[in-house]
Amino acid sequence: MNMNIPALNTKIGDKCADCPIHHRAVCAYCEKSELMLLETMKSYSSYAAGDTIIMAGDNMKFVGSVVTGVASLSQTMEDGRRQMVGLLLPSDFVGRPGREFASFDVVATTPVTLCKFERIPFEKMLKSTPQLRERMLEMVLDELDAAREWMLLLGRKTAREKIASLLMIIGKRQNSLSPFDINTSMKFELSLTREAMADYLGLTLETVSRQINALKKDGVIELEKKRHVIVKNFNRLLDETGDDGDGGYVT
Amino acid sequence: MNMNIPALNTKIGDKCADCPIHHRAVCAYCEKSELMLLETMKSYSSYAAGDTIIMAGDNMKFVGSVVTGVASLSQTMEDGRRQMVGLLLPSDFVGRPGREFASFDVVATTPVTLCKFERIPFEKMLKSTPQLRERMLEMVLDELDAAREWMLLLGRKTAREKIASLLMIIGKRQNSLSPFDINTSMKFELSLTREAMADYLGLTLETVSRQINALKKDGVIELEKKRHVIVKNFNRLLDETGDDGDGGYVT
DNA sequence: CGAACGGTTGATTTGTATCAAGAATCGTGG
DNA sequence: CCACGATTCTTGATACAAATCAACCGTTCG
Repeated sequence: MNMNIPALNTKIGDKCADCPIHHRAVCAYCEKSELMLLETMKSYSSYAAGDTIIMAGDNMKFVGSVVTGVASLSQTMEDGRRQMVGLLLPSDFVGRPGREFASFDVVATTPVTLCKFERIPFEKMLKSTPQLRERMLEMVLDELDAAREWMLLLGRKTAREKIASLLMIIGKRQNSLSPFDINTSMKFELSLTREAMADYLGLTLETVSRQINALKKDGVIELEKKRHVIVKNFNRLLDETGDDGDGGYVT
Repeated sequence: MNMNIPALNTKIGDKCADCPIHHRAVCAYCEKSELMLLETMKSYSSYAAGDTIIMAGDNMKFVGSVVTGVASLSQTMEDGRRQMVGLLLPSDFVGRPGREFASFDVVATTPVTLCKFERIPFEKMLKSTPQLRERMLEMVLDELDAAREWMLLLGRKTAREKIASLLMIIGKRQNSLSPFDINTSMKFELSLTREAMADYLGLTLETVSRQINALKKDGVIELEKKRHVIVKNFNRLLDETGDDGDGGYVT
C-alpha cells in the first residue's frame, strides 16, 4: 500500500555509544574500534506506520536494527492469506546476512527508526569479527526458540489462549519483566491493530475482537481506548495462555 | 514412554572424513585438524524408534548431529496437546549451544544414529573455530526460515494444503531436488505415523488420514503400503500446497 | 491366539470463519 | 471547530472445516 518514504536521516546521535539499544542489538559485544567500523557503514532511516520497509523478493542492500517502533515480518499467499512470522521490537535485527533476496515482507506497524548497515560490508565484518558473529548467533538462536513457541501457539492453542499469549508476550517485553516477577500488575500499549493481531495469531480480526472483549468481560484484562491494556492479575492472564509458566519468551 | 537404550556405540567408521553427512553437518567447513579435535569429543549412539533422546528440561550433556534416521523436536502442553516444531533428518543439528537445559523433546521417529559431542568442549571449540561457527550460523538461519514457512502453514493453510506441503517437503528432501527439477516424478518413504504427521501439522490423526486418502482418490498421489508415496506429477502436488513454487525448503 | 498398534471411515459437534451491518475513532480540510 | 470520509472495531447470524466420539479393520508380535 505505502511506498518507502524518502527516509529522512534522523539523528539519534550518530555515535553508537549513545544508542539506546546498544546493549541488546547485534552490536552489543562490539568494542570501540569495531563500533567505529560499524559507524562507517551505517545510516538511520525513519518509516511511517504502514510503510513497507522491505518486500519479499527485494534485493537486500542493507540489514539493520530496529531502534524505535514496532515492525512486523510477514508472509502472504497468492490469494491474500497473510501470516506474521515475527514481531520486530527495538533492538531486533532486520534482514538475513548471506541472503541476497528478502524472503519476507517487513512492514512498519508504528513509526519506525532503523539503524541500517550496508549488507556487503556488514557481511564482511561479520566474517572477521567474532564478537559480532557471536551476538548474531545468540540472537538467531533466540529467534528460533521464539518461532518454535509460536508454532505451538499456531498449531494447538485456542483463540482465547492465542490472545492471552500475545498479550503476555507484548506485556512482558514492554515491561521488561523476568519470568519471576509474576505477581506484578502491568499496563501496556498494544501497538497492533486487531487485523495485525489476527495475522500474528492465525485468526480473523472478528475473532480477535470477540476474544479480547471476552477476556475483558471475564475480568482478565481491562481496556482503555481499545489499545491500552491493564492487567491487574498477572497470574490470571498466565493461566489463560495454556502455558505452564516457566515457558519461553522473556528476553 | 521409552527410555534411552544404553546406546550401543556403533561404529559408522570413527573417522569424520568417512562420515556420510560430513559435507552437510555442522562440521562441513572444518579442516582436518579441526575434525581431529572434534573426534576427541565425539561418540556415536543409536536409538530405537520411539525412544526419547532428550526430554524438555534435561540438563544437556551433549549436542550432536543426526547421522541416520529421523527424529522429531516437539513441545507438549500440560493437557497433552502436542506440536512438533522440527523434523530432524540426517545432517541436522541437535541441541542448542549456550543452553544448559533442553527446551524441547527430541524423540526418535525411526531408528536413529546420533553423532554426539560433549557440550562444554563443543561450545569452547565453537568460540575458537570460525569455520564451525560460520556453519552453525548458516544452519540456524536456515532452520529459522523453515520455522517461519511452517508458521504460515500452521496459521493459514487448510488441512489439505498442510498435507500436500508436508509430502512436498519430505519428498524434496529425500530426493534432494532443487526447486527447479519440477517436472520429475518422485517416490519416497513417509517415515512418520499419521499421528506424528498430525502433531507436525497441527491436525488430528483422523483428519490426516482423511486428507491423505482424499489426495489419493483425486489422483494427486499414489500409495503403496500406507507409508510409501509415489508422486507422478510433481506440479500437481505443488499446486495443492498453496505455495507459489519458488518457496522455501530446498536444502 | 489375543493384545496392541496403526490406520480407516462414519456420525455428530463445535470453534472459528464468513458475511453483514453498524458504531466508534481518527485525521483532514474547509 | 465541526463535518466528512476513512479506518478500526464491535456485534450478530449463519456456514463450514476440522475436531471429537465411536466403531471397526488389518498387521504385527509376544
